[in-house]
Amino acid sequence: MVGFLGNTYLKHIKRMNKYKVLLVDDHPILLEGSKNLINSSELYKVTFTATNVQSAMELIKSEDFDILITDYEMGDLTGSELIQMAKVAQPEIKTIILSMHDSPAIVKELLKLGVNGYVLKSDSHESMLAALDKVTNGKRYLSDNIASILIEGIDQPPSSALTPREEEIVKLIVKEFSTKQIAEILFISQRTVETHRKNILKKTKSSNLVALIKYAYDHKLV
Amino acid sequence: MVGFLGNTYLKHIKRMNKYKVLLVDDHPILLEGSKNLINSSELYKVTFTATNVQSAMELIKSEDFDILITDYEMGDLTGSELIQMAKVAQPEIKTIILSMHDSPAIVKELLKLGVNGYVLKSDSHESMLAALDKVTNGKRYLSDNIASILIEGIDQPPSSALTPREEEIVKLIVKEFSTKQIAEILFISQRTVETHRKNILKKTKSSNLVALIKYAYDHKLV
DNA sequence: TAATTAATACCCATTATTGGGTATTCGATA
DNA sequence: TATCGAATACCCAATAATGGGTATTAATTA
Repeated sequence: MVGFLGNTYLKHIKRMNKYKVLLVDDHPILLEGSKNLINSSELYKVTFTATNVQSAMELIKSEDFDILITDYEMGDLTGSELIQMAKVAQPEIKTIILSMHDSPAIVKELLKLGVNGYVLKSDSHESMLAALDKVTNGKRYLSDNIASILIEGIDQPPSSALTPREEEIVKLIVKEFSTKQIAEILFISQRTVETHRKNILKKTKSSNLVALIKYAYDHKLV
Repeated sequence: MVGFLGNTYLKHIKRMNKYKVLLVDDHPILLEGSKNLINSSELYKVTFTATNVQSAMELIKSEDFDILITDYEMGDLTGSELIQMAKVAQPEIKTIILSMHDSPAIVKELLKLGVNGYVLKSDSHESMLAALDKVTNGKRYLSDNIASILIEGIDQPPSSALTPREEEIVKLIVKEFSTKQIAEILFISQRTVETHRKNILKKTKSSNLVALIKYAYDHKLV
């Protein structure tokens, strides 16, 4: 075992021989399953779990972790917010996204944020363990599937991303609010909302509302 | 231990003390996790797993199982097809759906099909074990969340189903065709399409296009 | 500091959607 | 045969959405 994982061995002993993992997923059954999976390894131990972002944040404030593994889609708050918060609270923490089926946009967002590993739930469980080994070793891990998602995304012009305000409006559209209602909700003029809609349709290459809704579904803005 | 699970004890011994479970999910990581979860119980053992419907069907043809646990959404074929096939090949098999977030329509479809248990991935893992105990005991198990999904579905009058023509039009709407285009495609007047749209909105209780698209997604008309 | 971007708001006009009706024809069912 | 559901088609009118612009302000970035 001498020298495994490079220079992390000594650190390891100090940490009672197991890296402490915080596991976050809003599906308890899956959470329990992944926990067993990780705990059956030699090097990693899930010391805490959470089924929502809020309680995960509480844990990060009060407990020490080496690794944070989190789902992306979790109700109001996403894994994105959680990771940002975690990096502030514990700068040394390594982060791994364990997600379902993500769009190029989301993958890019998270990589830009500096996640250390990215694994899909449709990957093999060896991927998960490989990711853990890589990130504790200071490297980055992307599963093959994620790599291909990124390749998918390169052909589209970079200017296709919606601004925060535009995303906000898309979300309200999907919630079945009309232009007039959205204007009231956001305390802005109806004309402004119309302008936003026009820009959104152009950016997302949608020819009408229906196409936009489908875009929203595909890009997890629902 | 005498008499546990009613009269299934003797049967149990014959089966080498563990119920044989086939576990099907197209997400390997989740599959591995659930497998560990079930195998850590006293009574159940996952003897085979599959990550797609086709190979699950192969297994059902060649191996004996007491229980089939399957996801619903799995690429081309759904858990629905798998369950129908399993009931034919092994009439005594008990079936449990382990699914993500299902609409009343899907839940109803599966219950009509005669699934023995229904658990959501967002349920606790105790739900899964409770479901296993119930179904091996000849009873039916629905998690609380499923029960409430069903209750959601009952308030709508039974006459809410769309006619074939209406469904056809919904599908064209979702394909981003306008009223005018739909009229051309179906060789009918634009007024007729408008009438259909009105009736569709009324029947589906949709206040606008967006709501209708969401209805279509939920009811698999996409 | 200059240039760019995001958010705001308006002008023009056209097309699409929605909501309230009524009515006819055809085929199936009671 | 009488009734009903489904598909067809129209009336009228109001509201919503789309497509083409331009423009101002604040903030950020080069």
